[in-house]
Amino acid sequence: MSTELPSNPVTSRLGSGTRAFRTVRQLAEAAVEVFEESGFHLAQVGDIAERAGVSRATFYNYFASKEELLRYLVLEAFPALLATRETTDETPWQRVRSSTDAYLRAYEQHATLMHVWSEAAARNDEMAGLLRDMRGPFLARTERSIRRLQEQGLASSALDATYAAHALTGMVSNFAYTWFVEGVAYERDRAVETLTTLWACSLGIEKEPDDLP
Amino acid sequence: MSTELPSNPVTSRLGSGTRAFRTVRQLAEAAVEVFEESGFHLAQVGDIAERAGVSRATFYNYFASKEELLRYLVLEAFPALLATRETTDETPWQRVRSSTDAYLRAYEQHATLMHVWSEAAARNDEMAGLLRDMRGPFLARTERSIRRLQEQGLASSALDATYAAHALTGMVSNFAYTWFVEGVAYERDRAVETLTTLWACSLGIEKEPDDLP
Amino acid sequence: MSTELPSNPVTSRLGSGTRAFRTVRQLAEAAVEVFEESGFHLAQVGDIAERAGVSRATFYNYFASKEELLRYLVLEAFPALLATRETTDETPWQRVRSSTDAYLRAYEQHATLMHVWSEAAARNDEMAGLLRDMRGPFLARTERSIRRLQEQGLASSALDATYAAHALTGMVSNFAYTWFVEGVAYERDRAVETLTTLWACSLGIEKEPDDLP
Amino acid sequence: MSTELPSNPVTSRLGSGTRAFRTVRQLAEAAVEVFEESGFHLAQVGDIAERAGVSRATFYNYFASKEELLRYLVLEAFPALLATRETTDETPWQRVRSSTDAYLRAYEQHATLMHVWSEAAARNDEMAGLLRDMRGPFLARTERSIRRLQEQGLASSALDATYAAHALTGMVSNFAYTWFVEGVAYERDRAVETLTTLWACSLGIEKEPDDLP
DNA sequence: GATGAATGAGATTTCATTCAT
DNA sequence: AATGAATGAAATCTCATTCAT
Repeated sequence: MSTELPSNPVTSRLGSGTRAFRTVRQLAEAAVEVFEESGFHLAQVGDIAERAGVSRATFYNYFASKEELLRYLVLEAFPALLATRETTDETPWQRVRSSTDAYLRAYEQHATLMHVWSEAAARNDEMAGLLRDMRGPFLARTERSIRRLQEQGLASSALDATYAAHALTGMVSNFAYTWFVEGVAYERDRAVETLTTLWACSLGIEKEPDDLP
Repeated sequence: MSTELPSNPVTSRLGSGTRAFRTVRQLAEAAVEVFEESGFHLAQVGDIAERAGVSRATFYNYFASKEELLRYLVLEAFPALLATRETTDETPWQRVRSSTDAYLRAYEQHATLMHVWSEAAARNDEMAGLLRDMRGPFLARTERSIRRLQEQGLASSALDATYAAHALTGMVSNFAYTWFVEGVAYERDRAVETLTTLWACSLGIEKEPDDLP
Repeated sequence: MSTELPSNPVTSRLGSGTRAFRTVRQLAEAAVEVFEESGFHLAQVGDIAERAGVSRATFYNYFASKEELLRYLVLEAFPALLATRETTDETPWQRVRSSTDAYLRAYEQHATLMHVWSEAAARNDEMAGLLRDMRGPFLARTERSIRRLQEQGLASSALDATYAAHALTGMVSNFAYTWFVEGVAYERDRAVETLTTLWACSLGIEKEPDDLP
Repeated sequence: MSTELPSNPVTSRLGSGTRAFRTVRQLAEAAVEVFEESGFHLAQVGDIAERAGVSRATFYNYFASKEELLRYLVLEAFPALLATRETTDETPWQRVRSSTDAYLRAYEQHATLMHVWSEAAARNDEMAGLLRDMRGPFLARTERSIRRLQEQGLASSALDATYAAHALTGMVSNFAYTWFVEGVAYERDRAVETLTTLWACSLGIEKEPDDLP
């Protein structure tokens, strides 16, 4: 999995006070709105440009295509999606809870983008690659964490760490999808507690007194 | 959740020996192939017709649109996807394993359709509704099963049964998606065992001697 | 102008009790209905066949095309449209009135056909020719009648008989069109009286006591 | 009858020197030619675009459909068709003659449009409405004029002014149709004199010395 | 830097017509 | 005599993209 992310092709060249910069921002924001309403394949360049208050031709001054615009949005959101604060003074249970919570919040923040991204990834190798690039660190971290727990005797050693990491991250991301994209109404606290409990118990992590609730 | 599914608009009118019936079958099979290669939005009626060995016009003799064809495929696959054999002489753990296995096999059988279906559902209310109709029984069954285990003291009563049912079915279906649609290579046995273990342990179900491996 | 009308290509070959004869009748009647609703150009062979209760393919067993069907209808109606009863014991004024009345009644009887016919004639030479063939006798008769009145000193000799015949027959047919095709509501008596008066007075025919009203 | 005509949707937005304006003009002119050759229903957008020297897509930049283009042409021609110069120092006979002449000239100028218009009106309510809107003023004016003559004792009071107005305007427009659309060859002077004489005499208007032809 | 205008290349859909049964 | 089935050949309309200003 590549850790070298291509730097953003557009904004990196642009001073933040320029007119061009503003135009790009408008297009990016318009795109998120249009993608939310129509999805990636059905979104039209014309709609995005119109919503941004510029002409279609202007769109092409900045992005070679709809795909390129999505690429821009994805690369822009990448750091925020990957960000994690590692706190060392947490119990295993707390660590599961805080990373679940962080993931759900990041997903919520970028729900539309996540949706469109996975839509595009289904038929576009580069987008699929970027998605892998993003999932990768999560999976790797989860897998490492499972192995550590197994070594410490805190998690059942019968589990295949790799498969379990895939399954559990999938559980959370799938839950986030139905919640933030499909719009099923969940309560945050209950959602976080349920996912945390399932995750932790499935690995055999025991709840300590401090973990309440 | 509705259990009355509309009967299929095409085949129900057609004797199975007629030429028309054969044409519909060819179109349906061709559609699955084309959908697999191009996805729903990018698939073209022309490609489907060509692959089926008929003219575009013939397509429209049977289906009013691409959407209608998908609807046909979905309704046709519905019974197979919903089918379950309830065996009563299983331990809880075995029951988790066999339903996981059955789900994965059904998903594999209809992987392309599941993919296209979810793609279309993202922007089509009827398809989304059908997807809910299909998920519904699974969710309800899972929820009931969790409650029963809780009542019997076999599963942790701290869990919210509804949320847990969503999370766990999502875990399995998401795993199936990456496996059969995204094409990540998993070994069947290991996948089934891992998912079963995670599911069972997360609920606090204990493995009995018979449940090996 | 040709007086030899081609004999009808279909019914002439058909015994009136046969199934084929009935099918042709159904198609002809259905066609009039469909033409009335959609006009000639927008009427579809499929609609006509469906309304007749037969398949599209059956249509082509009897008519080579939509045009041919219209030709059939026109030729069938021809005799009725041309029919006139010449009564010799009428005053000139009465003769104008009775031919006006007869024309209006014939037009009403065949309003849809007249409409479709003129629609088709605008872009089809054969139909245009048939329309001329039908108008011809009227024009000729009118022209002769004007000349006779002029010779007898009953009509102004300043008028060009040919032009006047065209104008006056056009007046009546145009009135019939707005009445029976466009659906403007007229009272029959008033319509006949007005048209008769205009026609007669324009030629200088004087009303005699018997002509009341 | 509405006198508020919707202002033209296209040209009103366009400066007369712009390229777009020129394109619209080319399309409008091409349309008249194509309509003349093929009629409205058979005319194809592709032919119009080709004749105008632009692509089909360009057509749709300006008109949403063939119907909309016709609407444009009709609204554009409206003022010219309604224009009348009222001269007060004419005898009744002269007034009939000059308005007949004016009508025929306007019809000739826009013969193709009149033809297509009536073709479309037969199956399109908006076009039919516009046609009524255009006929309305003529009919009203004619009717008023007949009543005035009746009050002055110059025209037979036995006539129904409304019916007579319909019949006489129909006579002239029908004559114009056969002349300019069907292509029957008439001499202008003789046509105008005949129509004028018929119209005037039918109402009982007497020719004065000045009226010689 | 922005955009008005134009368009190539299709996509969907329609329908008159034919063919084999 | 009738028709189920298939289709060729368009017709309409769309949209991403380019060009010239």
